[in-house]
Amino acid sequence: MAIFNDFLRDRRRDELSSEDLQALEASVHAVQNVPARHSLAISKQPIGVSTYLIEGFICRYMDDREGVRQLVAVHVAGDFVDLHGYPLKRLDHDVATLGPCRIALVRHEAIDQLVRDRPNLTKLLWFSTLLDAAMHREWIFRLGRLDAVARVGHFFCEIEAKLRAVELSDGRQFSCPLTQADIGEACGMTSVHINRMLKELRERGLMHMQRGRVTILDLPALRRLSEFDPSYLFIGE
Amino acid sequence: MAIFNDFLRDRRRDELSSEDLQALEASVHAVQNVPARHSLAISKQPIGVSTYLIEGFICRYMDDREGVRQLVAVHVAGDFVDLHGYPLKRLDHDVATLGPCRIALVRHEAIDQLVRDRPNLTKLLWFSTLLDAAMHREWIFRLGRLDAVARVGHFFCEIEAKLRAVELSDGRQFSCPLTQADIGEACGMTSVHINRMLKELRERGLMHMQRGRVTILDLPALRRLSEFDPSYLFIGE
DNA sequence: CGCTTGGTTGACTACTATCAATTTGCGTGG
DNA sequence: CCACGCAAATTGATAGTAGTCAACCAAGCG
Repeated sequence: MAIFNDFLRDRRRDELSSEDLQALEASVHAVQNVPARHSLAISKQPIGVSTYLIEGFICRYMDDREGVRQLVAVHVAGDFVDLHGYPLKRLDHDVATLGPCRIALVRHEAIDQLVRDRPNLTKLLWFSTLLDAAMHREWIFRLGRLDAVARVGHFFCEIEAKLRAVELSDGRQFSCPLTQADIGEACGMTSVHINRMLKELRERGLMHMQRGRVTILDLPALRRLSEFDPSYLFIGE
Repeated sequence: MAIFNDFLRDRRRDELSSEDLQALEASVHAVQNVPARHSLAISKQPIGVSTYLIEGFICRYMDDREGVRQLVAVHVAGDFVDLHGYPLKRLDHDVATLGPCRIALVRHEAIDQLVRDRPNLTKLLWFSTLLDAAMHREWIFRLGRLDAVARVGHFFCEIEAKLRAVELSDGRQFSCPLTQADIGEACGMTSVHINRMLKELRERGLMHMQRGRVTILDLPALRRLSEFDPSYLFIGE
């Protein structure tokens, strides 16, 4: 099947035995395609399935009083998007696709069985939810300590590193269906200001973005500007 | 021993069997007192023990280039502060006490055994690390979408709710050793502006803070102002 | 080829940081 | 008990950054 081909790729994947992996594959109960801008889960509702992202981009977000979104995570291929919903039993945020996606659904009863029978796989599933937590922390840092240019730069450094781990970026180019409004929702800024910061990054020769395609011109400089250190992603360990 | 008396209190604690709890207690290898402003763990270093907070306040934080802190979490009694270090094997942030603390240390080999033998306890330990992730998300929301007054208010709403779950707040008063500089490091603001926002909250009759003691004057109004909804803390479920 | 969505720019406003000076509270030692 | 010293809190003046509002442009689609 190879649905989980990208799961934890470059992150402790070797700790997964082939039996563990097979058991994981066997626990999938459906694979489906979902169009862009489509809601996958609503906050506070009890859930009984978790979503693994095979291909595409998914975001998790919360709305403020006026309905303005704050993204709390952006997921790419290989991410177990809402596995945390398994121990939590309900979500504290909404989930939606950004671009068109291909997803696999896993029922929580199936995970129960994995937890009962496979301590090693369990620990890795746990690990993967904690990777998300580590990214959350980095987002807190980004919002709390970086100025506007660095925030945008940092955001793209993260996306780039995540995509590279699953070979969807070569360190120079990758596709990314986010609009400037989406980026604003991720970075706690208005789309107008995102536009200006992208202009600045372009003029500084660091990166540019057009029609869903991001080009990184100077990754080391971009990372320096953004105080980005990828170690929190646990890639290559 | 009753070290874990406050662990997950009011949060699925009932799902813990007494044998599970005993096994957890038995896994503690030391209990110690730590003074205020004391470092407990350094970012990136491999760790083999996790810290459970019996009493006091602990923070987790990251430094920016200039060494300015950004807090990513504040922990109170009953929190398993860095249990996520067990699956991760190293931390992506520093840990330090805020006030004087009493902590219990648990070796990761001991947790290995729990994971092997006790799927139900494992799931609850996993759950507790995901509570932290849910709080991280709320911090992202706070930093990304709230203005200065609401950020401070939201911060105290969270602390109050967490303390109440372990009966350290009665909904009106609690002690809290954070300085205005600490609060600034949590809310992504300067201590000067924190001072002004506290003044505003005081003048609006919502809350005030002096000498490590917080008084909430109008919790519903404070929560409204701060767009605070405690459901992400999973208290009383 | 007009419509709609997303991107771009300018002018102006509002919020928060910065810098600097005081004040307050409290522990220490005379 | 009081004087000193330090850390934390408070306040004012000013600067800088990001938001708001509004208009316009560009690209993709039916």
